[in-house]
Amino acid sequence: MSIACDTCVVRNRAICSVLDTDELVALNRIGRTRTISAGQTLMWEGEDSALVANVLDGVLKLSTGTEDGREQIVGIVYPADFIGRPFGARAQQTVTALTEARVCVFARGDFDAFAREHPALEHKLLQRTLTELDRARHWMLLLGRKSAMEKMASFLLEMSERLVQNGCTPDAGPLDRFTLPFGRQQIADILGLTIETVSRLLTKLKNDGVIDLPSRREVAILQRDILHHRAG
Amino acid sequence: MSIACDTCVVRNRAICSVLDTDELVALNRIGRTRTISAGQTLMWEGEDSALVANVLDGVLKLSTGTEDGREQIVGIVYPADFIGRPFGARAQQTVTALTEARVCVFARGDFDAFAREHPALEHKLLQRTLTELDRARHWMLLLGRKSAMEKMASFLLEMSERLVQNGCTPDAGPLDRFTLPFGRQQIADILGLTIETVSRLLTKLKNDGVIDLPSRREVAILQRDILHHRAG
DNA sequence: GCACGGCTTTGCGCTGGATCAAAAGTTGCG
DNA sequence: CGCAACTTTTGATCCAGCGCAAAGCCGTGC
Repeated sequence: MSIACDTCVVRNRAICSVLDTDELVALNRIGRTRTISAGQTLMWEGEDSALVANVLDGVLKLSTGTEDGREQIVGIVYPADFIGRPFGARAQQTVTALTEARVCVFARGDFDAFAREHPALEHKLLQRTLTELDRARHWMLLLGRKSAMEKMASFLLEMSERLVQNGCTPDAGPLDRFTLPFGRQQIADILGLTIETVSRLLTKLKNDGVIDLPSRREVAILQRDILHHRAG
Repeated sequence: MSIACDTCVVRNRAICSVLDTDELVALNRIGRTRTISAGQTLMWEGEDSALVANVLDGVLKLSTGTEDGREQIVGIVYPADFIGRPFGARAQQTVTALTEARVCVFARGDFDAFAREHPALEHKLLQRTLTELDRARHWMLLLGRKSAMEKMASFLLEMSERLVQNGCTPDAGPLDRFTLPFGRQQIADILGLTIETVSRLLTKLKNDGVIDLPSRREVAILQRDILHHRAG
């Protein structure tokens, strides 16, 4: 039998990797792929959580905000990552595509039921969630205790590690040159800074010869050791 | 058969609640209870994660820090909560008792093996972890985007909701008077502020008649609506 | 090519919270 | 009780990062 998952680019990295062919057929029956254009929102904070999804391609952000419009980005979602809140009625974050993205979506109820019958899937999801929790808590240190320059340096280093090609290049090290899927305002919303401060920090790093900025969204790390040092 | 769990105060709220008597007997065999005095550390950030535990009684903090000694508290752990990083080699946070505490500890390997054979337990753990992740991400908004006063007001409101009696009082509302398990420095480490700022904010709220401070660690909320308003 | 709209950078003054310093409470203990 | 150690409060000053405003840069469409 031939199903969409056979050719799925994240087949071996997404949570589906623990399922055998029969199970995959069953899961495939309740999901469908969907394309989201850059800037489009997949689910809203506070809305009831109707969907969960696997990311096939593209980058998305998870964000929360205050009444008066301040925003904080609380997570970045890459291919093979899982989106949404299974077993819970309410989405706690807004999910928005930063680039054009393809996702494999499921009605939450359907997914919940499927997961409960497949402990291996829940186990994989548990592992991922535990890792995400560690990552979120680590980011809290940055938000609460680091200076603006430390935040920026930490951010650039993290990006150079996480933007590595789709896992095709087998464990390639951190990139020395990459394209950010963010504008300046979004970097500010990740780091808890203002857009002006972000801009000033980047030009400072560039003037100091630590990085280069070939274009608006490209970054080249010239002196990784110094960047590391500035990350505190 | 009589086992320790029969009289466990968190029997119906901890992750163990999904286990039947036989399973509980088995789990009980691999765990033991341990008392931790206030200030003592149960596990260290970066150390390999040898233990996991359920909290029976007391309050503990999860924290991370920078090289140069700055600290950020990234989680507060109450009775019935789960501690530690199953299925992972490394503890990412330091766990320290804030009050005298009793925990039910397991060697991580033993617990991992037990959990893998009991999907219902993993399911419960998954639910808890998802909730903790939402909570952590919500806290990131506070750390990254709120002013000092908004942080303090949000903190007091959250405490009044989470310090409710051990679940014995059936869904009692938020408390209007409670004792914090923290000193001023710890409040600062939770909110990403300095101890001086924390002190000044509390005296301001007191002078404004929004709260009262009967003693060092006690807080009474006098005007919840105004406090809410100041939380932004 | 050039005009328009949306980002990004730069300059400048201001301020919220940090930092430094010292006084005032609290707690514990001989 | 009275002394020592610690925690909290208060005061005074400073500065990192914010907010506002203007100028510069790019991409896009005509």
